[in-house]
Amino acid sequence: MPELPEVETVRRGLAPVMENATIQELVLNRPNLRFPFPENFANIVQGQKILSLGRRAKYLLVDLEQDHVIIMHLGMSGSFRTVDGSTPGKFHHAHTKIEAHDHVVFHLKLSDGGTAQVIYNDPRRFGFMLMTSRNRLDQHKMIRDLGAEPVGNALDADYLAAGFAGKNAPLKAALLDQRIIAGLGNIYVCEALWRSGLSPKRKARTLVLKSGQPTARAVLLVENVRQVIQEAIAAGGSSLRDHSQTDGSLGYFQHSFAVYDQQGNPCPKPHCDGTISRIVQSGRSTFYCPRCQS
DNA sequence: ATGGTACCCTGAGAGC
DNA sequence: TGCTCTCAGGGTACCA
Repeated sequence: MPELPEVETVRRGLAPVMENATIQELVLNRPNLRFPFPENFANIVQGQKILSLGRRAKYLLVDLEQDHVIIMHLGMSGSFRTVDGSTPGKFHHAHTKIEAHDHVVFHLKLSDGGTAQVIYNDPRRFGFMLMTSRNRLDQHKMIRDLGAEPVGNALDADYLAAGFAGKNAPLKAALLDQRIIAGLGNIYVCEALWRSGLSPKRKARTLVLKSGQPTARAVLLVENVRQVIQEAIAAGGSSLRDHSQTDGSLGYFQHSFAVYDQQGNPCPKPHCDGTISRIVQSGRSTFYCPRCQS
């Protein structure tokens, strides 16, 4: 389900359950997702306390007390749900109902004495779980090349100009490149470009002056990337195809889509009489208004 | 190095 | 009903 706002929403849903809980048992219902699970995965994490649940780009980071970090990615169809176990003082046997594509179950002992299960479900299995040590996290293959967080101090127009300089790739592809800005995906790239009035087909280098300075368009694009991500996080992300958050509730940013999945609809920009169209770039759908995006 | 394509996998929905 | 086709919020391997 996940671009950055959806992953951040998952993190916020899971954190109150997972943080300070102890992993009593880790159940793996198959040997791999996209990649094989780490060697001795269950043995290593069982008995460890979770210090915090973090996020970098679209990755969830489970910080364990013995310096291990579990690196989790949801791919296209990964989701988590939590199931309450016994509450303190009660002897209630939690009957966890395992459903199709439930690949990983964290059995947790909570800080308040209760129990809970956190279940990872992923029909397409493009997601993965890897592990490293805390002091090597920044050097990890999946983390080391990630660019700036869209909502963070490192991202500004100068940074974007440096990343886009000389790039012949279209803006759509450049914004999806996780080495420049990390965490954007197909939805929010389309939305940010529409908000900026920029064509997804425009070459990335056209937002950079010969001097290397950002153009006014670059300044605008950075601002819109920041805003659309902030708004989406505030809305609890986008819920497509009935995907729900960890507590079963739905994010609602999908109701704010101006262009994503809106082909054939009128452009919502005031005084624009264009029609949203769908094209394919890098093998993926791009939605934009050919009238007001150039 | 850079940019484009094929591919990993399952399920939902459209059209016949 | 059931078949076939396309498409899906991601990233990587491989090609020119």
